[in-house]
Amino acid sequence: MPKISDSTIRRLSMYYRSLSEFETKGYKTISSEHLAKTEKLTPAQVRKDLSFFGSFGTRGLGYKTRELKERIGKILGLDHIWNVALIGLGNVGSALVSYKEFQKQGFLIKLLFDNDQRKINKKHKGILVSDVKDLVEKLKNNKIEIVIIAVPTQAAQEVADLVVSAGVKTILNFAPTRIKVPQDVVVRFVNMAMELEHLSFCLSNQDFSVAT
Amino acid sequence: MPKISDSTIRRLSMYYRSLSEFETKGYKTISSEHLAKTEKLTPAQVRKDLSFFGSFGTRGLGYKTRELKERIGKILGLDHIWNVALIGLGNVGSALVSYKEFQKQGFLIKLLFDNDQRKINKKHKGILVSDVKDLVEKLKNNKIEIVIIAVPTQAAQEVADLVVSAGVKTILNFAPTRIKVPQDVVVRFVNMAMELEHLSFCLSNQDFSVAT
DNA sequence: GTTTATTTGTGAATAATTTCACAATCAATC
DNA sequence: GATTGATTGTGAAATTATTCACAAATAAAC
Repeated sequence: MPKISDSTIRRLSMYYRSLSEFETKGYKTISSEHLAKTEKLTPAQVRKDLSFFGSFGTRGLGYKTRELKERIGKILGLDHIWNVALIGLGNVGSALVSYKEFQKQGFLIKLLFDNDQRKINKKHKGILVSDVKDLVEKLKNNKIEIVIIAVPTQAAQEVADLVVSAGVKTILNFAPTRIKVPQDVVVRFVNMAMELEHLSFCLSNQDFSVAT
Repeated sequence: MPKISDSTIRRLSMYYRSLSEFETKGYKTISSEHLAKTEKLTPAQVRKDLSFFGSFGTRGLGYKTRELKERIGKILGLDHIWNVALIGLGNVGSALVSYKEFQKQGFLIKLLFDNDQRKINKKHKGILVSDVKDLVEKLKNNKIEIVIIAVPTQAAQEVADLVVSAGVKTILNFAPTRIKVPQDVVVRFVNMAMELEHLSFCLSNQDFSVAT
């Protein structure tokens, strides 16, 4: 059981996306070189990433597009539906509810939570909004596996504690602050300002050659 | 002129955020150890990251919170206003317009573009929406330095080409596809589905010990 | 002002990741 | 069915990133 790095997982997602494209374009097979080129990687990188999980290719031929896509899909857990809850219906939260890519990949937003009485008990894009007071109970009852936190900074830790106490093991955090969770809970942190800061760094430091 | 890695730039953003918090909490000075702990890093990592840009600390004491924050702010280019344009007023685009963190860090969204006649020439959160037909001209006239692309997949490359032709060197891409740009243009790619895929990978592969 | 406590800054050591290079294997051709 | 050409899978090598460890420097205590 080797350690799989974040970078490898990220690249698997990219391969999955590329393979979907190649599939719709009608490519029956694909080589590591071709796959690498579309993602600006080396063929060796592609093969090494895949090698952690098995050997899926045919020497002399490459990979069967459809098969590899499905294998990677399975590795990423995209072969079934995940029950997702979203907390916080501000700008970001609202956008995420209708984010097409989520549904497409099997992430089903089943529950919405907010603490604003004007939003509670009304439907938002077809989903009833619950009071964050009932969070723990409803997360448990609905067998929620992934929670998206999109609340303001000050509320983030409090909400995270509740989510953890409901037994949820994976959190996607959009609040611009680091949340503390037990060892066995995985948190992914998305901060869009950070991405802009990266760009402004590049604009401000063109004397440094930024590694890409 | 060393190469600064993506990870280092990302961590600088995190330090900046932590330092802002420490400043409001009234901490006058801060040690690399303290800073490291809040970000789950090692003190050596913090010091090494900073060392690429100079030596900002005082031995025996640590760093002056306010000063270090400002130094990192300067490194990240947060010491002045950046002119930003946003293309695509769908779910994601709309959310980004009102994303508080952007304004806070000095990213000023000056122009909005869409190709939907119902949105064009109307105001959206106080900003007039322009036709994407006038993109190149307006990007140039308004000295736009950073462009956020939040259009559907199919339109992304076309829009990116226009942005590049207007001389813009940095792009934040929310379209779930890789866009091709010349060597001297920096693109950051944000894909929220990818983050969920990371989580579903973790849920599906608990036998692999995922590196964190 | 001397001593003691800390904490930085950094070269060296270690660990992790990526790339290389090539034997092994298979498809396609003749 | 042998030969050729292509491409995988993978140890070894190279590169990159992180951590260690300690001298140098400073603040604080006495």
